[in-house]
Amino acid sequence: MAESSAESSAKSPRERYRAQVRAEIKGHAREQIATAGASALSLNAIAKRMGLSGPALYRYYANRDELITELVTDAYRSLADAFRAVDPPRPDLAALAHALRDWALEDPQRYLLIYGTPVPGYRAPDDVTAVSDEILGILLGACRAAPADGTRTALEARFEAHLEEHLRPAGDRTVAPAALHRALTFWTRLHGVLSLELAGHFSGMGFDPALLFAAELENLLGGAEGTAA
Amino acid sequence: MAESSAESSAKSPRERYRAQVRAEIKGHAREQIATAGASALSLNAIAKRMGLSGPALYRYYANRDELITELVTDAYRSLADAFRAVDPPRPDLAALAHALRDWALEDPQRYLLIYGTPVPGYRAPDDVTAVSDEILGILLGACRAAPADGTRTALEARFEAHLEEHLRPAGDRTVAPAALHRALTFWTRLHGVLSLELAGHFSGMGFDPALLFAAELENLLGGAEGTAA
DNA sequence: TGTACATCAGTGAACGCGCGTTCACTGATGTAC
DNA sequence: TGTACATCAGTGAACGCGCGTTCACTGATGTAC
Repeated sequence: MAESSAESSAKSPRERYRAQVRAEIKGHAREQIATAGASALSLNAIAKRMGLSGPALYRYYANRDELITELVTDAYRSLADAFRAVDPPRPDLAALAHALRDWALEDPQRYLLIYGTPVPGYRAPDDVTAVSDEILGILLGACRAAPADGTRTALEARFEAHLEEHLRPAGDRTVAPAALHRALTFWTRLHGVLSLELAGHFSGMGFDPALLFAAELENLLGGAEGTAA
Repeated sequence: MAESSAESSAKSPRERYRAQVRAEIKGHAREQIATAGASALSLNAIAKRMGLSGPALYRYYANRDELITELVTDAYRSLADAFRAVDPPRPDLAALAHALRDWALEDPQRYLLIYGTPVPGYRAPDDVTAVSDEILGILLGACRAAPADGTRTALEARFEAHLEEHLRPAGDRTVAPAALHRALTFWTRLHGVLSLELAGHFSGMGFDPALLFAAELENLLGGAEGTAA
């Protein structure tokens, strides 16, 4: 068949060019998503903006879904990078929370692409689970030293018992149910504020969402650290 | 011009029929939204399913946006009804929370239509603010007797001070900042769990979202009622 | 350094599709005398 | 009760549009001898 020069790690000029154009396509795709949402992503529209013909993009992406997939995995990777850049090597939850908020506000549609309403007709590939596991891992790392036993309600304790029973066996390391519970709470509470803010549900109410976010964060931290121990 | 027989409150057979068909259209629209999301709503597809030609629907809805608008306001009204049906005349937050969850799970896309990522290219009309204000009103009613002063963190107190300053002047009644804060927290925390659950972000993690929801709810209630007073 | 060949980016035409929406028209239903 | 007329639901054809995607082709770029 063809000669196997593709496995070389050095980039030929053509490979360099390909990567460049792929990046440019993604850039326009991000721009388009930021304007009209993910479901409005159109290969033809991107091509037109780049001064190319529609079919030209098929040199770089097999189809629309492959482009969206790359945007999704890029978004996950970008959030993982943002988390990894926090306060190494020992991030605390507050720093992660602000990194999350900054990252979300930097490009709301990118946040919604991952955590918002699923794009109709699109199914995320398995690649993302690795990156999303890494994000959860960083979060769990920051939840290590957080027992918070004193103020736990009955149902919270019950949920942690439930977690202990039903922990997915796929995880390499063992996860303390209390830590996972804390990570989940961190996630759901901050997402609650962020997603409603990004969707514009607070506009017209006249308050600053940043303050609500900060208050929720402090409650989250204080509720587990400040009371007991 | 035309004779003004339209202002009569009694329904003629034709008016009855019109209302019936409009309802049927909405029914198919809901079905379609439940399957493929709001951005996939198509008048032609609805007409086809009803055994009608595409243009026939224009007898009942001026255009696509008017249909979506009615679905949105219907959804708000439906949630308001669900809230109003709770434990009259004195609902508590726990009952409202479970009503919210039941209502959301009954038709996830209806929930996401209101509280999810905004439909691209669609702007909600002003009609909804009245209903959404009513929902907030019921919530505030259940937050009346909830000072929760003992466990308030510094930033939470600061946020309530901020609320006091920036309360929108549109409200008829005066709202206690602590109550509004509590209503907002109720909203964001439960939405955080619900929206991630509905988007499928918990699937594969192996736990039961209902238990996380219940735990969050109890924490929310216990944090304000159980400690002080 | 120069020629022969392979690779590959990009084009233009074309496919079938479904969309929202308009328009002139038919035929049934209701209303007025 | 019967006839004349107005109302209005629904049709079929047509509009222009943009979409994803395929295909055969051109022309430039890189590679091998």
